Amino acid sequence: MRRGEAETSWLKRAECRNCGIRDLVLFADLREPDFELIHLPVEEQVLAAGATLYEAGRDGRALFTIRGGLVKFVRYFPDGTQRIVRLLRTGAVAGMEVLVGQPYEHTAVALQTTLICRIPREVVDRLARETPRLHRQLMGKWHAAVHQADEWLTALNTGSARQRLARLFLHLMTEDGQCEFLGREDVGAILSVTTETVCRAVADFKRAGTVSETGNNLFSCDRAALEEIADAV
Amino acid sequence: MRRGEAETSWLKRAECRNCGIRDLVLFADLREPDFELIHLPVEEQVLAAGATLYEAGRDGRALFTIRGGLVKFVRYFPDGTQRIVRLLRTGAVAGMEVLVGQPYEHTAVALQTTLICRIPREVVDRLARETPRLHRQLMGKWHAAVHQADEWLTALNTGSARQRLARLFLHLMTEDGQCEFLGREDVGAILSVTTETVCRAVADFKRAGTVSETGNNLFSCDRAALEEIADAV
DNA sequence: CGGCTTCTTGAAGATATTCAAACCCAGTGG
DNA sequence: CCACTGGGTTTGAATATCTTCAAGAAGCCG
Repeated sequence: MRRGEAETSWLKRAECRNCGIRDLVLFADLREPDFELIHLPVEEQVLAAGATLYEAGRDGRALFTIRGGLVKFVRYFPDGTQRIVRLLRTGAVAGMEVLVGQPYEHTAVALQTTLICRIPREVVDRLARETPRLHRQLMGKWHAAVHQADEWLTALNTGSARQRLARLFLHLMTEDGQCEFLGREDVGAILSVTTETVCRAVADFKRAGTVSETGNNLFSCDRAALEEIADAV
Repeated sequence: MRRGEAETSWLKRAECRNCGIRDLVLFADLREPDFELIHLPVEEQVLAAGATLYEAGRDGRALFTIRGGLVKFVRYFPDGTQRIVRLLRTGAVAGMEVLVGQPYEHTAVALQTTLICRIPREVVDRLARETPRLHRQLMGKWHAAVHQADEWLTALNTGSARQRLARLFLHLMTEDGQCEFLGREDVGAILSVTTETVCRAVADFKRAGTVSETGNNLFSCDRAALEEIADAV
């Protein structure tokens, strides 16, 4: 089921200077001369839903900026079950551990069609060494990772299954209450409950009108009701 | 019960050059000229068990290196319950979020008598700007924080209460199987279970001989037995 | 249309929580 | 010196919650 990088399609050498989401990415603060230091190609890549970006344990030569879509960080246990440790969205960076010489610590899998930029480790190393402007950004990304890990623990792994599920809906929801939801097994691996429990809880929410399914695993959510559940004592 | 910094005693200006655990700390890679850049005092401080190092939300002007002892990062919920998000031991750094201009994100409380060094934010900022040698270390510390958060989630918040407790014992154990354990409420806040459940599980372990209490909350642990429990399917 | 996976629901059992009460121990003050 | 007190700990019994196992429904792909 899981596959390597074979299926990924390298699109083109990215034009970082003119990046559409530059204010979100690692290179946000770079100035014109800094770009001269990028001596290896940064490449754009499209991942289909289900495609594996990289696998845990592999020696990484690159990090990745998520330009769109959704990626999960997974840890597999000896018995085959999985635990999802984080979700990455637009602007997040995957594989930062390569900057400290570590192999990838998770398996990174796209949950939706996902667009990424592949940045060779040497490029970041060199920029970090030669321009202080990358630091701020690097620190910011590290901090974001730690912060998200803490949020993950307190929001999605605390309280009853209902509460956790409500918080996950709130987490995935857009401004207008739309939510492209995940497979039940993934949700279970996020909330640390069984898929059956997820099913039942989702069904409850649907019955209560807290969420309603408008399409294939597409939900329209009642934020107030979800917050009510999430914050219940 | 929780108190401010009043009870902390500032000992002396630290001599970073001759730090006894320099290979563990942020300044590990600094060379002689780098120390000239430290223009504000780095101070040593002793925290009594139960003392608060800083509180969540406060605007931080310093980060802290743990030189010995044990510190918890805790988040309090509106209803007064707490969740422990991380434990810091010798070599770890607390309060790194101040480097990205954020207020402290947790309340940091000493669980044992703890020795720390207080490093003003400006010192780290300046060193980071002017010497690349601090970078490696900073990145290393950030990485350690992310890594520990992931471990925390997968080891201490996955599986049954027995398994989590076994893993916590393994986590706190020294080489020779000794373990200075924590209050039941803290353990509950770490494992995300009630104090009663912790009590029962500890009592089980004692009855089974998996651990035995050799003093006031001091345990001697059977590593093999604990691993057995931790790894059970 | 099969054949597959994923989702859903049910019923029984295991596990953890809740509420309550007893216990232990260290520190206090008579 | 000892009774008293207050905090954390321990135990029990009833209940709520989640898991497990099993089977049926729904969706998707060749």
